[in-house]
Amino acid sequence: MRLTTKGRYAVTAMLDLALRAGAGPVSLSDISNRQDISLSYLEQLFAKLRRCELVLSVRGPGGGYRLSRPSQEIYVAEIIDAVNEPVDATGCGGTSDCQHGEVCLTHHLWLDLSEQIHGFLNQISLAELVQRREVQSVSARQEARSLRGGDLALRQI
Amino acid sequence: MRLTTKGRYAVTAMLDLALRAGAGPVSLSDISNRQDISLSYLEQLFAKLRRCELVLSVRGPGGGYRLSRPSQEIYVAEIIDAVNEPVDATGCGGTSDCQHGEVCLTHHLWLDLSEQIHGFLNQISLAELVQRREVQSVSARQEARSLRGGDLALRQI
DNA sequence: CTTATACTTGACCAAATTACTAGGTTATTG
DNA sequence: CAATAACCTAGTAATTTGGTCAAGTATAAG
Repeated sequence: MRLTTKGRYAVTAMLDLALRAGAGPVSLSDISNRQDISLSYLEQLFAKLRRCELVLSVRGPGGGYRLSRPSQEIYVAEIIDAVNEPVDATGCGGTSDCQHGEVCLTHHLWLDLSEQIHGFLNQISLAELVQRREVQSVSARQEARSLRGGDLALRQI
Repeated sequence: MRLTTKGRYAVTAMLDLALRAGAGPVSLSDISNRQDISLSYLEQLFAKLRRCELVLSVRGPGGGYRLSRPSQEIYVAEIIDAVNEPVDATGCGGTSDCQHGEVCLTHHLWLDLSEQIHGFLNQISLAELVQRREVQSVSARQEARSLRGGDLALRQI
């Protein structure tokens, strides 16, 4: 389990998609503009997301991408796994020989932890994230608007 | 919150330390041998761990490092934060201007998630990890030993 | 006091990864 | 057919990772 900027970009893009689910396919250039991620980088990421069947593509004008499943059924861990190639965290990947026995101990302790993180992220769906935050941001916006009104409120989202 | 090999090395080294807590300071060269991490890389990591007061150093012959606190009070998130410089995940770090309001939305959704991961890792102490896994490995070793006995059992840890 | 040990610091570097660019091809809509 | 946007393939700049080297400083054994 790795957690890098690459995964962050992927999750961010998928969240952008989830926010617009049901309103037709979303083009990568739209996501690029909204999320400040280069178009070609998005293309790379979405090639992997498509290979892992997390998104469906629609070609031609008006085309783009949409989630392959309802956002309730897409979990953060899947997205991160899709864009990051798996790493052998142990160093002695089962086959190789660890003489002392002790050599592998902390490696496996780490592996344990890694599995826990994965399990944790595998319980958080896109829908959950969007709902949780949208409620917050909307209510915050409404509150800010009621206090002073105007454009300043938008800045705080 | 980032989760890279760097953080993994740090956690692995700290676990090595936790496993030997109470038996005097542990030298970096010992950790280097056991965990297959280069000595100089460990030096870099432990410089940061010391600055964050996660470890104490003992100089001179027979010197080394020890945990600054009991392993029950050292949390995984602290270790990872210590070696990874903080990243500005938002891109528009509060001060900068995000015109549409929408630009920042998914960034903040990510930030939410990032905080959750952090909170999760901030509840797992070194002691907890060691105990949990040691119970497993010891029982596994005993079981394997009782089945066939010998060195093979060690391979499986 | 001398010396071996071990941490400290900083400069430096190779390899890997990340993020991006360029230049296409293919499918679809109008 | 023209425009659009997915799709594909290279190449490449920037950054991070993981590591080396060298010149220190502090400590403790003898």
